[in-house]
Amino acid sequence: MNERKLKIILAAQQVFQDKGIVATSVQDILTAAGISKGTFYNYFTSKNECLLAILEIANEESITRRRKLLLGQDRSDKTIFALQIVTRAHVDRERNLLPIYEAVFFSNDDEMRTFVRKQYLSEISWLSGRLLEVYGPESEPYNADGAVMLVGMMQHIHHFVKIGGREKNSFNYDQLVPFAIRRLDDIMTSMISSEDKLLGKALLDKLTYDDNENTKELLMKELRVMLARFEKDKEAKGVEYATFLLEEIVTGNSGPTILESVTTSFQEHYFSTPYADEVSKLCFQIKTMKDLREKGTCSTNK
Amino acid sequence: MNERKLKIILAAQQVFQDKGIVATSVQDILTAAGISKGTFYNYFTSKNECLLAILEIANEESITRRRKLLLGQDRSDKTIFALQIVTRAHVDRERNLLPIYEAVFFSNDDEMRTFVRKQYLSEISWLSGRLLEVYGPESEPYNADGAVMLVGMMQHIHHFVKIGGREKNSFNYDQLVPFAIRRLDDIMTSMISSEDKLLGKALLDKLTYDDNENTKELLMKELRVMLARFEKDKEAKGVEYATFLLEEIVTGNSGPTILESVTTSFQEHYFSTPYADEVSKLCFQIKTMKDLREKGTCSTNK
DNA sequence: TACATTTTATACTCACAGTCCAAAAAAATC
DNA sequence: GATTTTTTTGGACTGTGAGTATAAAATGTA
Repeated sequence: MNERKLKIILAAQQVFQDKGIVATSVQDILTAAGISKGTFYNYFTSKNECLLAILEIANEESITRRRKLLLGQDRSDKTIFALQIVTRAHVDRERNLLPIYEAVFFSNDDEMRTFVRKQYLSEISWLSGRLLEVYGPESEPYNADGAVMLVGMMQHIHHFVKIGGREKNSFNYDQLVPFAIRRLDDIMTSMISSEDKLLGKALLDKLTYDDNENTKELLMKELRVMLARFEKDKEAKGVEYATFLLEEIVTGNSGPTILESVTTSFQEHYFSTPYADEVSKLCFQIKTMKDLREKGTCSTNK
Repeated sequence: MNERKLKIILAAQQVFQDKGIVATSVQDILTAAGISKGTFYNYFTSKNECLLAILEIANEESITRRRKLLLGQDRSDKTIFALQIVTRAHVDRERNLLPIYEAVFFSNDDEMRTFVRKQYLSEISWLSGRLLEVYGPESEPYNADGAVMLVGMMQHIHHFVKIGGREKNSFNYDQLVPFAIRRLDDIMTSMISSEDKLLGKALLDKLTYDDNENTKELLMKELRVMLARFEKDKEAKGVEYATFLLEEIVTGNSGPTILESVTTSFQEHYFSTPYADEVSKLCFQIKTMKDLREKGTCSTNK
């Protein structure tokens, strides 16, 4: 990430936190970051895009943290599941993301709304996949319902407490999340035993499938652009990495371990070069996609 | 309600539905309503106030419908409870209120946010009171949790389906609500039997108490103003009604049946007079407050 | 040093909320 | 039906903030 861009983002984050999203004008950001208007519009095409950048960074952060939590652990362990959820909550809290999500969601800009919609979907999709691992295969038809309701319960408890407005900054996710998961437990067992579902599996599957195909295409396009650039710049290693990953996306041959190691060294090799930004973004996307595919295999294996 | 004002509100509602809240300029409303800027700002001090008016009307509507559903019925009947919830959903749907709530909630205006906050609170409070009636006294410590989670589950299922975006207008609350209530069942029984609560009773009680005291004061102030006006205009009946109601609010002597009958005939007597608007608004507020007090007595009786 | 890129500062356009006001229209009053 | 009062009209005007345009200055690069 470009140093200056990061500086702007950080400053913006701060001002948003202090003044609220809507009340913050671009001018405020400029002043806070100590830059001029021209520079700002050099990096972002609009105020909204700046918001988006904040969300994107944070999203990568929490997904990465979550992934790490699971490395080498029992995937059906409920404690870890809880931890993973708390993780996102913590990132959101640290960076005060909720208002930003809201602002973006209710902005009138299509691109922005699509972005949030996508993130929501991928969150539900991820949760649903994890529920399958935690509650086992017989939970499959009820996972979408469970995931959506879990998010709903947590969000509204949070909202209610926020409205109540005591202890401004000290609300405790470490209590909220386990409580919500115990409620999820109640719900899941009941749904499974009474075979009572509302959303079922179909809608979520369709949505994630569509979304996945979509991002896959985009990703391949970006990879090819990157590859061309490496070739032009005579970056032999870069060419090698990019070709391998491109191939890998199409065929899906190698396992997650290989992919993990390749992407990691790819990122390391280009760390703090002009390529670093794009490389790490690409690697992140590839890993995320892989996560989803893993979930896919898991669900069809059983 | 003033005819012209109503015309504006209706037109605004239509335009908001067509273009979205944020994208709608005051000019659009003017054009749609066929009025001039001056007139608009004669009735509303801002665009937001116009939004507020829409919400207020709809809120009265759904609360009134709900109240009617319960008249002479068994208050512990879950089917009626479900119907009451569906009712609000239907009103929201008919008038496309969700985006309006959102817009108001995320507007940067304090008055607006307070309004939505109040409505949210009163919804939770009402739900919580009803849960007490439906699940009996031993559910009391868990009702706030239950109410909040119920709203959360419903809202997010709805949101998810909307995002999925199939069958644009035909999503079925008559299925969603019972499903959510069955989940609530799972949660409530589990919380009660394992004595597992998060929010407990205290926070909600405090909030509603504060809110109630607040509205009570306001209400009495308004009633006194009304009384003065009746006296000035030599409206003997009006004076009588207002005095009685004022007295009633302070002492709380008479039961709900008396109050119901008095308010009803008060409203009827002043129907389609210049007083109609204010009278019906006052009566509505009094009834709503009474509802809450009923809940209070019920909970302390046991 | 010479050239390219980035940054700055400032002025400008545009859209929209909200104000103001004098003239016209409508309603109420006598 | 004439007069007064209230409401409505329409347009001009203010203010704010997003985003554009650009020439000059700063910074980097070879």
